[in-house]
Amino acid sequence: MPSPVIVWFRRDLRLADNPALAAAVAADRPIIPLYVLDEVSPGIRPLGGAQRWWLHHSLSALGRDLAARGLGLVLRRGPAETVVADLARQVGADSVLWNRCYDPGSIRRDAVLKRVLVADGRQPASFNAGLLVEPWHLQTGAGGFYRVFTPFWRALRARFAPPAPLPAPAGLPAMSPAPAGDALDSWALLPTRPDWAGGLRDGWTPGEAGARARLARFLADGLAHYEAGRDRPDRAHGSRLSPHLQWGELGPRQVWHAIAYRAASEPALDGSADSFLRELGWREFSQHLLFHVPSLATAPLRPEFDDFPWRPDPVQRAAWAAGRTGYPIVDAGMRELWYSGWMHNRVRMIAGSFLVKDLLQPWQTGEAWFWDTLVDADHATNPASWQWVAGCGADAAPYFRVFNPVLQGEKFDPRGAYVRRWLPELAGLPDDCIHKPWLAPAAVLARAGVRLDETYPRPIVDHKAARARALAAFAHIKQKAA
DNA sequence: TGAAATGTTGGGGCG
DNA sequence: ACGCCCCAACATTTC
Repeated sequence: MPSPVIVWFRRDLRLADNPALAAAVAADRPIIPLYVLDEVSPGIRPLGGAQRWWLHHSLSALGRDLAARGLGLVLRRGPAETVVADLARQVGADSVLWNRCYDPGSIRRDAVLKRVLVADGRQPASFNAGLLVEPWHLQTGAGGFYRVFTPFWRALRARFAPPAPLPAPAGLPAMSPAPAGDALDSWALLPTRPDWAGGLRDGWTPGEAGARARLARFLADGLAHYEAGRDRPDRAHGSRLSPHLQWGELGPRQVWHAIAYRAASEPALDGSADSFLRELGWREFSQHLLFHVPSLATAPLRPEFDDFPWRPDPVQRAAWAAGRTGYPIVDAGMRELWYSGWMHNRVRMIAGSFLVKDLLQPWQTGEAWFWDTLVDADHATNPASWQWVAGCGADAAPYFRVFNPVLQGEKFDPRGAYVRRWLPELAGLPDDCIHKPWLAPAAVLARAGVRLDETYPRPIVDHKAARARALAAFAHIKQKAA
């Protein structure tokens, strides 16, 4: 029997447009598909709870898709640089193929593995499945990397000719007998005692088929309203593709092509297609940023923020995380996150601004909570976005830009439909006070069955005073920088 | 991918 | 009729 090829799946859990898999098929040798649960290699960030749930179901789906083509997905656990090399020795694989990741932990580990494989006389090769353009292919005129989004996006669009996505391979040659692996259930990725995943099951279908269905639905119903409706959490015009992209159940090139193809057939969609692709661009921008700035997840990009007078307070943090701040739009978002593993993008900005500016909690605190609870938690996007909100990132919102949670609620959820959905205890309030229940007349509160401090908290900080405090804190570091 | 404070303008009420 | 003032509406600046 010819030497088999190992295809090491990581954050590319799909068969279509998967260059590593396509290269294995082209080699015309038996294929061993592998996934390694690596929680121990140095620099590898352990998965959050919501991601573990997603990973279980996505691997389960990938396993079924492979089985339908005659392949058994091999599951192993441990430090990938030894687990993969050991398997290659065990089965005598000459070639090991994977698609690249861009977080510093993966880069370091994959480089170690590559050296080990080469020393063993094997041929490792890696591919791009996860980005439109890889970081080293996009530089400024001066040879550096882009720190501002708009020129980044302009350059990418000008230079990027999207290659046509690769089709899913029809047949895959198997190795017999297949190497042994773990049972997925033995990894205990799913929550038990308590099982908090009910909302995740209601809202999501992990796996390549689920991702394609989500994309198809967005193209049919969402895209046309995207430009006008994307900032409205009370409407459902978002794509909800982020977790599928994070796990690579769908690649950005596939999304790009689908959007462009759809827009080409209907010129009225141009504006929406552009603004959606721009969001794909922010994802790309964050990935590039992480590649160039490995400390992105832990250290502020603007060094003056090292001295920012944060006021870490577990009680305030807990009130925020539980959706008990007393500001309905913030609390609705935090409850949506806890229940469904996701939050509308506009509300992420409002809730993030509130934690960082109104409560003066370090942005890393919020980043960690989102990492644990978001199904789309991403090594690059999550910290880059928190740095954006906190004002310490590249091309960030200036620190003095403080969201007013009442005005934002009234502007983007004008009828309060989003708040009522996630905060049923406020559902009886009329529209004109749904975003500021503490200002409602006693009779209105009574009629709605709201008892402040009992059924719903009063604001844990006064926004006007909190804004002034945040600006004073900012003045403190600005003085130091000067 | 803000909000609040401050400045300016013009219509209309009023003495 | 005229000028004064108030203030809403809009623009600009500042945080």
